Parts: sequence; structure tokens; C-alpha cells
Amino acid sequence: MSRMRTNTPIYQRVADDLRAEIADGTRPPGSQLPTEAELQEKYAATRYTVRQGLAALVNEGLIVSRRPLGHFVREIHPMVYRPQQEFRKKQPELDIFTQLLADEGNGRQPSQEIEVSIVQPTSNTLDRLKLADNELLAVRRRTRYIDGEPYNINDSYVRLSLVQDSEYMSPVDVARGTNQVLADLGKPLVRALDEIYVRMPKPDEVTRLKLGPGTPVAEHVVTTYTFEDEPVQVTINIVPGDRHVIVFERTREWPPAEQGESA
Amino acid sequence: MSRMRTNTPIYQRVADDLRAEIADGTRPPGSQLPTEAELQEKYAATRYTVRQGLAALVNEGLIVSRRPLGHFVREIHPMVYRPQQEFRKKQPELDIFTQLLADEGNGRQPSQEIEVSIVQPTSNTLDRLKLADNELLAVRRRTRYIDGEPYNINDSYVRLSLVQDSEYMSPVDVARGTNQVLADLGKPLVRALDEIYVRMPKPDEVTRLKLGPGTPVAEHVVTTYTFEDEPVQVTINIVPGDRHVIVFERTREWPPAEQGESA
DNA sequence: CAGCGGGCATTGTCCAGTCAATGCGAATGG
DNA sequence: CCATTCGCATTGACTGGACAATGCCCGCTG
Repeated sequence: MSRMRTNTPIYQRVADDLRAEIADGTRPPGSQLPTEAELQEKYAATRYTVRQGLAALVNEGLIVSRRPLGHFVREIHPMVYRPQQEFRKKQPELDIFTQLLADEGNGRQPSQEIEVSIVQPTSNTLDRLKLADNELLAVRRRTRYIDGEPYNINDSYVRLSLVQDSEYMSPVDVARGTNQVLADLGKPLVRALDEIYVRMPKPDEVTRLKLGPGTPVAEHVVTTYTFEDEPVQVTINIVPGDRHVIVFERTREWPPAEQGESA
Repeated sequence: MSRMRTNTPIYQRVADDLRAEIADGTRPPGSQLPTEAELQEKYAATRYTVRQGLAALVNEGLIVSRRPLGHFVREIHPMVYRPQQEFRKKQPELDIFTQLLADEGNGRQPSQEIEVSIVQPTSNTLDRLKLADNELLAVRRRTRYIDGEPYNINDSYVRLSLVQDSEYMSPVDVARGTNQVLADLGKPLVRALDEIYVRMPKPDEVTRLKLGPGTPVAEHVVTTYTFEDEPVQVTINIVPGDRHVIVFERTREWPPAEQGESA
């Protein structure tokens, strides 16, 4: 037969075989994969080669390696992330984040770290808030946890001059909600623009959110506006893909009538 | 002094250094990175090690390797992906997809491949459409291109019994839009539920969309309902993260009870 | 001048090893 | 019986090679 062209590289076959077994349920979430040594034998390859195959799966987010224990099929526990909920009528006692989770009905314990500081605008915030020149911004940085594990990052930017001396600046949970604080300051938020970017995380996000390799994130940027279409607040959420489903609901503007507006 | 613990592995330093240079603009998009040989010299490491560093950046989607040419900083050209637009009033002459692009105002040429087939429901579609037993589904599979490059995948599922013999089944562009076809069949779609999952692509998605390594995708699942909250259609969009921004707009449901309009 | 073909730089795949780090569990000592 | 230590299996980091594949460029040929 001589040199039958085997085309697909060995490490690919390792990855493909394992991926198929994970997909069809042969290897359920949480189960341990063969060790590198076992794979070496099975594929008659060196450790380097089988490691390459495993690395591919790690980068696809399908498996994780726990250092001296082995490789395991990844388990995911997505929670529902519902940007619109923020605009719904709500019990004003509950913080929005807590309320979101309450919807789930499971007993997971949310908590958050809040940190308020003053920063110079970046290009991100600068043109979304249509800032004049180097006006300063107040930023409320929140990292939110469930059962002690970080779940997402939520940084809100507003013009410092607007919220100076207000409750907005206090690094604690604001019971009535920061949106209410802004409304009380004469800037009720009635419109929002959501932008969602899907990408791999930056190194600092990896550490802040304890992300495993192969975990993409959604960068969810919300710009909120007043009646008069004045942008007031930019919120940047970093939402790990392995822990969230983003959910929106929509209704048609016009039930089949042409032109006619019937809200 | 003596043996200062150098802690971070060499390949990490390679990745970190290059990442920083990309971030601060020293290495602009499209520019060529040092060759592996050059990096070997700079870091006094073997090729394996510098390759590990480069591989990390590839998996982050920051760089691409063009086989015998070298590694290059990745260029991205995101287009706006606006799920809601589908529900807006529109010139019925234009296909939705074409219209989306028209908004951009740039001269990129859209095209699409349409394929209609009949399938058994998967768990995905089965419970979203609340199907009775093994009712068959019609699926319109579309792959959409811009300037010949694949941009996203769009598969729509409806009950076969509903659309049999209708225009829905013809694998060509339906001028008035498939939503209109469904409306004409007595199922006007007025509500939609959007779910967005962020993950790494499956191998078949990689090939269908010609995805580079390190490119995550959004799986955007839309379930559309009639007045009576009957689910009619499930659409699964696969949206590559490097080529899209997903955009939503929201208005507050109740402007504190009076003040009717906000456009 | 157009077309072809071969050299070549560069990345892709793979081999055969070494030593380090780490968490678990068994052996050990009080 | 409990706490501590230590062996060990397993993955992580890295060395130093080899040969294959592939676009590009340049020189040759008609």
C-alpha cells in the first residue's frame, strides 16, 4: 500500500474523536478523559502530539484540565441574563440583580462588590455620551458573584457633574436603584441602545472573572437616554459565555396595520 | 538579587509582550509580527516555546497565521446585526438582509444561498415550538455572504403542515418576506423571544463560515409567536463574533404613567 | 513580454526526551 | 485517632532536533 495519505494530522484525530464522544454523550459533563499517557498509546504518538489535540478542545471550551488530576469534560451552569428586566416595573425594594436571580427560583446566593471612582473618559464612553471636552466621569464598578463565584462585571459611567454628591457615588447597594437616583436628578432614562460584541476575554477579564481558557465573553454596552435623546449613562457589562444566556423579548410595533402606530 | 524567581513562563511573556504592542497600537491591524525565528532569538527560547506564545494569541483571536508568510495582527470589519429590524416596517420590495446592509451605506455586496428541507425536530426546536409528537418540520437554511465571504447562518424552522405547498418551501428569495408568507397563512408574528448564547463554534460552523481560530460565535435563537402566544417559528442564527455587533433598542414600557410618546 | 518552474523563507506536524508543579491518598508519627 | 509527611500519578514548561507544506519571488525559457 505504500504511503497511504492519511491527510488529517494525528492531533486533529485525537481532538475529533474526543469531541464526538463528548457530543454523543459517551463522555458526559464532569467525566474524566483518558490521560495523556493513555492517548499516547492509543494513537501511537508522542505526548506532544496528544497534548496538541487536548489543547484544541480546551480552546474550544469543551474540556478543562485540573492540574495533576487529568482532563475533564466541562460542566456549564448558565444563568439567564435579561437586560430588559432593568426597564420593567419592579418591586423597588429589591436590587435589580437580586431580582433577576429570584426569577430563577433556585437557591443560589448572589452578592456583589461595588467600587466607585472618578476617571477620564475613554473613546468608548466619550462618543457614546457625546461629551464635550475632557469632562470627568463617575464610574460605579460592580463585580457580581453567585455562591462566591464571579459571574459578571458591570461598570456604569455618567458625567461626574451630574451625580456629584448624590447617592450614586456611594459604593454600596442603592435600594431604590441607581436609575431612580438619576431620575430624581432630573434625568429619567426612557430609551436604551444595546450593543453586544462577542469576543475572547482580555487578560484582566480572565483574572477578574476567573475564566477558563476557551471561554468567550459578550461585551454588552448599554447607552441610556432621556426623553430628549440625551445620553446619560453608559454601562459596560462583561458577560462570560459559559455562564449566561442573554434574553430579550420583542413585540411588533405595528400589528399588521400600515403606518398606524398603536402602542 | 540572586535567583530572582521569574515566575511567568516564557511563552506567557511572548504572548503578553506582543499583546501589549498590539493593544497600544505599536503593531497595527494587518501588520506582520516577528517570525518565529526572530522571537526565538529575542527570548532565547526554542521554537516550541515561542510557538506556544503565538498560539495563545491566535486563540484569543488577536492574530492570524498565513502559512508560509508569517503571523499578522488580525483585522476586523464588524457589520451591524440588528434582530429587531425584522419587525420594523420596511419597504416590502427589499429582502430583510439586503435592507440591513443598506443601512450601513457602504458598498458591500450581499448574497445568499437558500436551501429548504424537511427534518425531524431536535430538542432545540421541539420544546420551543411546543410540538405535539414527532411532527415534521420545514427548515429554510440560509448562508449569507458579503462580497463572497460568508457572514452568518440563518436556519428557520416551522411546522411542515403549516407551510406545505406555500412559498415558504421554495428555496429562493421571497420578495415579500417569509414573515409575510406566514401572516398570509393566518399566523401573523407579533412577539419574539431572543436568546443569545456565546460560545466557541462547532467544527461544521468553522468550515461553513470559514472561521479563523479564536473566533467565538453568538448563537441567536429567535422564537416568534402569534397574538395568542402560539409559537410558530424558531430561527437559529449563527453570528461570528469577529464580524458583527448585535444591536437592540429598547424603550421603557411605562413612562411613569403619563407622558405618552417617545417615538 | 508572458508563462513556467524552482529556490526559499516561514509555518505546520511530529519525535524523544527532561525537569517542575500539584493535589490526592497512603504511610507515618505522636 | 488525628495530623503531618511524602510518594506518585498527572499535567505544565521547555529543549533540540527533523521533515513536510505552501505561497511568493525571481530567473529562465519560449
